[in-house]
Amino acid sequence: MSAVPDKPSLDNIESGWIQAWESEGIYAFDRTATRENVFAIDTPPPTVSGSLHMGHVFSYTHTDTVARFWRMRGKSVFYPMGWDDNGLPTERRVQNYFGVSCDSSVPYDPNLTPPFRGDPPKDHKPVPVSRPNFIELCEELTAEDEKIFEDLFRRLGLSVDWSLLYATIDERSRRASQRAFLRNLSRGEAYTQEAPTLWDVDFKTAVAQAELEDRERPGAYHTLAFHRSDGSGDILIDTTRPELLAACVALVAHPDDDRYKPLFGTTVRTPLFGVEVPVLAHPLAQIDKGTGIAMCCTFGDLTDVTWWRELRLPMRAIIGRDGRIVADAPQGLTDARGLEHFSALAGKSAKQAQTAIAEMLVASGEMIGEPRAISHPVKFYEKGDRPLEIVTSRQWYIRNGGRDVALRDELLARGAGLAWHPDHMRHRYSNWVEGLNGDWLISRQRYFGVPVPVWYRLDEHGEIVYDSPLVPDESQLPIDPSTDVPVGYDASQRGQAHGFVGDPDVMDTWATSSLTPQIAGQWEDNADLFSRVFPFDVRPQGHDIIRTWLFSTMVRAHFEHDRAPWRNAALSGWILDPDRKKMSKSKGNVVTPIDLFEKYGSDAVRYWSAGARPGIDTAFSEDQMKVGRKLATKLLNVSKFVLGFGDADESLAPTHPVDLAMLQKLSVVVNEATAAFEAYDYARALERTESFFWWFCDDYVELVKTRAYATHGEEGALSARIALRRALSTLHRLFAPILPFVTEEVWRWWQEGSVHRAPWPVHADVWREEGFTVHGDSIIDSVCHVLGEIRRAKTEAKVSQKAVVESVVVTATPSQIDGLTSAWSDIADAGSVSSWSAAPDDDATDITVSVVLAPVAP
RNA sequence: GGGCGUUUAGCUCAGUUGGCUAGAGCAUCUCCCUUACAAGGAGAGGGUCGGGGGUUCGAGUCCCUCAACGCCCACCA
Repeated sequence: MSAVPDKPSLDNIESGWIQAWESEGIYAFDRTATRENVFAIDTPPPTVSGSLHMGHVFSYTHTDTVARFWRMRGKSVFYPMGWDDNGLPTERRVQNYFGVSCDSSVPYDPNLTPPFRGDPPKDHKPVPVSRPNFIELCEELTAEDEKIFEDLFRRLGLSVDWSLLYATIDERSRRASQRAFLRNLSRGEAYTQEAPTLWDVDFKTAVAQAELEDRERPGAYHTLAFHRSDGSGDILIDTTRPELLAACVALVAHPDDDRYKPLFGTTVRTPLFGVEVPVLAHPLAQIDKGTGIAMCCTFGDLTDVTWWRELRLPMRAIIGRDGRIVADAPQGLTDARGLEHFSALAGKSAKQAQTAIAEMLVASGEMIGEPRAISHPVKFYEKGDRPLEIVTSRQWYIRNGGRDVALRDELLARGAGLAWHPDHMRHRYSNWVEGLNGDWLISRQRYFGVPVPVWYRLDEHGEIVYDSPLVPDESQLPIDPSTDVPVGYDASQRGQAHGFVGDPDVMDTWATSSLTPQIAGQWEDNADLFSRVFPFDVRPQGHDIIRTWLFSTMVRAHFEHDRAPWRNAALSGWILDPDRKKMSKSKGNVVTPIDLFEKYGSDAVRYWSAGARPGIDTAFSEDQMKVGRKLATKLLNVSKFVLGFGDADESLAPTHPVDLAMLQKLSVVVNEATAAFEAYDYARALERTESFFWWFCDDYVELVKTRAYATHGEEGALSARIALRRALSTLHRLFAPILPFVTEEVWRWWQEGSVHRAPWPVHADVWREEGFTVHGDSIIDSVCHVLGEIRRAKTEAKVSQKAVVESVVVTATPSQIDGLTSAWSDIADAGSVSSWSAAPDDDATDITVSVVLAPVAP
């Protein structure tokens, strides 16, 4: 406890309290707490490969307010932090930061010095480094980034228990990730399969359905002439991807399309290449699209994959994993002229090949008319820059209901059983699950990730035997199959006939982050801890990753624990650009969180965040931060003022009706704020509290301050002081989850310990039914109404509020008059009123006030 | 094409089982240096609650319908 300062200030109050909270262990999780006394949060691990932006500040504040509420309610709050440093974003950042690229063929250099540390020149060509060197650089850079994130989160005032920190690439995460995978494998929930897969040609990795996005791109319809094998003429098809012509394996039309019915079962020859392909029927073909008959290639899009599979077509892949036309002509292409055409395309990118083949088609007369420009949606990897191709590769999958109705229904039921905040977000989940069209592809052909923990036997020819992978024992985890050796083999057998080889892939970042409850709760590593936190109370996250993070976490917990991993899902909205309508002002000035913390204080930034209702997108607003700053300042000043009246025992009963009425009003606010927080509606809790607070400062304090100075005797003064201090204590605690710094500052002026460990206020402590009958619940409203009329009279007369009022006449019902009489002394003090009279009127509907101002001295 | 959300003052938004004359903050305007706070205080103006229809004694609130905007998903020859 410290004294009330003469000049309270918000300047730089953060650092002192950050240190005090750490040294006092205010936010430490109590590991002895039983599950029912724990509030466990499955914190989103931010990707640390970028900068911390206002979106982080916004959503993490929301969670923090709820965490603080439950802590004050007496729960042991399990509030961990994690860093999502695993995966592609980190790789990309390391490449750009150090000016290197990963090349598995380069030997490890223990003394490697990267060519740059930050901002290599644009024309710099990346220097190839070994995979171990690359991973070291990833670890080095993420460690730096994580320090910055931690400092910012502390500055924001997150009540995280930093001893619970994890990173998605650390040993604990790798162990959990591999353990969960191996259990999925042993139960048949994970499997490997060679199949056509969406492929990013720049990152050279497979991507999953959940990581796709459509982008509108210009394209062009090319009309090509296919030649009927019986020589009876041509069939015209429209395609946006003529460069795939050599990969054509069939023409497909709708079975009911009368135009093409006679052709089903016949064959045609492709333009330029002269390959004979069948004309087939399939319901996915759209009669009204293009010419109604499509060229099916291996593979132009996912419809091609369906046709290829269901119509049992041959494979004629021509796009390589680098996105270029392969060197060798596909099977079936034997025509000499066709081979010539093909070799002219080999090695070109898809885009280059399109230009080249269009010229060839024009030259051969097999393109009808000019290409017609269109704009159409094209599938991209969400982090990628070029359209996805489809290539055939061997990948690992985890079942997710995309190919299994029973499992899908189970997962839908899991989602339906969650409490969603806001509730309508549940539709995003069910919408996604119902629309799944395949299992979850988890393997990635990358470097900085958790390795797929299996090896494969090699047969007598040194060929990989995929159907019975060699797996490690769980006690060995985590492993790296590229350096570790399976039981029963020695290192010399790696890559040898009858030996083994490690799976070269890593798992998708979601395959690890889908296990954040298990990682943070330390699952098999610390079963006691896990039993105290799992299933978690809440998963806070953005609504944009319901289909990825939320759903995948549900899948893993469903398989592993046969239950949902949490009870609640709290979805936060997005920050919108405030200038999105004013383009001219949006240039320059990128606002960073740290600047705002310094300009307005952390509490003010939190105030802006907490003003947004759960799940609602919100415009960035410095104006709101100014309001938050004002609120914090007011809290300092009013606290100083109230405490300046001197001590009073808050457990005593106030006696004055105005004081009792105020406390009764506050007790309602306590109930409302409590209910709001219980429903994850921090914004409503803040709004109720704030609204009361300003009324408390502007009206109640003004009414009673003269009396509190003991100008009318000790009894009235004592009642006011008790009420003021009881209200102040309550307000400090109601604001504590939203404004942790200023409330701690003022709390410690007069209380022991941290406000953040103080008990959350309850109705019964504020309003104790102290044996006094209030003159109806409107007494305080009547009093404020009269005070307001007096103030208005002064404003309209353009005189100071301290101007003396000669007389006031109030017309009201007798019962209202009774109430006003009991409080008149306070009104007179606050309004500088000399005398008043009452005009009782049984029929009065309103309180009318006539004010006569004292003549102003000239 | 399917799903979800939003639409209330110039701006950002409250308005929780239908109920006094629809609220707050910001912005605007007026006044006040009153000793907790001028980085403050006291007031004022400003709204056909997106349009239309319906239920009801009574609708911002419930139902139907239309529209605009936004998001998610699907389609992608």
